[in-house]
Amino acid sequence: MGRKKLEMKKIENKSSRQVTFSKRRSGLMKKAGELSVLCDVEIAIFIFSSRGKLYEFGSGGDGLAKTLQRYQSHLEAERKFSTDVYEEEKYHSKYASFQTFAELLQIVERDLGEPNMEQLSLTDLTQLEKQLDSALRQIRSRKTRLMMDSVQTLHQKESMLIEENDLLNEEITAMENNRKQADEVIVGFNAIANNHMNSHSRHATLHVL
Amino acid sequence: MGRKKLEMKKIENKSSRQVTFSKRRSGLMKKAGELSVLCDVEIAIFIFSSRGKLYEFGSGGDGLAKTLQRYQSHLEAERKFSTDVYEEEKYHSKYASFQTFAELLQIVERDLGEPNMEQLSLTDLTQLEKQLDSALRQIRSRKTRLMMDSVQTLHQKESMLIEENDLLNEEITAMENNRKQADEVIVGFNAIANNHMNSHSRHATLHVL
DNA sequence: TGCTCTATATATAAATC
DNA sequence: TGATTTATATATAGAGC
Repeated sequence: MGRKKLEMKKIENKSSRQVTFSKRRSGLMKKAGELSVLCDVEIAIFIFSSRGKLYEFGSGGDGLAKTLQRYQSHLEAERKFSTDVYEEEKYHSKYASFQTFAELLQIVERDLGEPNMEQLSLTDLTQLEKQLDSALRQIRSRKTRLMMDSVQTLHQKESMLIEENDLLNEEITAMENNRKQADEVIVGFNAIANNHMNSHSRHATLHVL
Repeated sequence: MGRKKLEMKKIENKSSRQVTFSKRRSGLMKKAGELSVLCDVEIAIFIFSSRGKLYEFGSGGDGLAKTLQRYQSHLEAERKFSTDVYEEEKYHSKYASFQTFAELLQIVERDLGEPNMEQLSLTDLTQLEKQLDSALRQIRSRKTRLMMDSVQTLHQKESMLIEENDLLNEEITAMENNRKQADEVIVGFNAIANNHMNSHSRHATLHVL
């Protein structure tokens, strides 16, 4: 959908392939977001570029965000979580905001695209390295928390379902008991009735049982 | 894009939400397929419906397929205790290969604690860097896989519970219907019996109802 | 990359079967 | 659910900055 109809094969021109990747990737994410909102479903998307870079998308709505907060407050108390998660949490507060990270990605991608990294000084590179590391920590931390959160949400769902299930089972048991009592009453009733009815109505009784 | 512009919020009408889900889901998958072909990237999509059903999409080389296979065999082999992340973490630490990593951490911590890193040669440092990077990759990969496993397992559980729930509900409905029929029969029976019984047995009948 | 613009190609909402 | 149809809404290719 554009000026020209594209053949469904790898775009050879590196530049326009990159442009298309960028456009369509965001388009796909947008679509995913819409689908998750409109239909109330959870969606996860992982895109690995040929260079191995990972782009991901995750949804769950603000339900996840709220659960995330609850989870975070519990996190302190429940330190039984794996060490690396805990470690990542410590780093999380230390490092810069995501704006910095966005800028970093921009810079790095441009620099990696054109091999002019030689122009950077050792100090520049060290700085870049630190920033990248920080960015990675942030991403990992956020990803981990999102996934942990998803797990937590699912556990809660599970609990609720099991509870509901138990209630239903109890209800059934209760109904069965009632039914038994009713049946017994009917049997008893029938016995009494048999003693007092003529053959005509006994015929109806047999039909009932 | 359609006869009407949709508001970006959950579609309330269950039926049309389902239709939209179906259409947009396939649309999303198609887009993903196109993106993966045009730009030569690997894409994985997981969609969890509110009822817990999983729709997935995978593309690209056999990278994802392999990951999935690994996941499958992993599930088969370790179904026993792979119920959730926390328990799997225990298992996690049992892996012998991570001892290397533990040692590495120790070394690094010691070296970072006391700034005597100068004593290490550039070659040493490069080697150390490589090992750390490799260890990190292993951990991250395994962690991600474990969490994905956990999520998947939980979603499966959820599906099963919902199914069971539905069955129980049906059962209850059926029992209620039976009960109604039985009551009707009793009422009818009572009417008949009333016409043929003496006052003594009618007393018993009233007790029943 | 990131935007903008414009012409077109696609996706899809609603209705119907 | 799935297929079709039709009217519209969106996405995006290509070009330029």
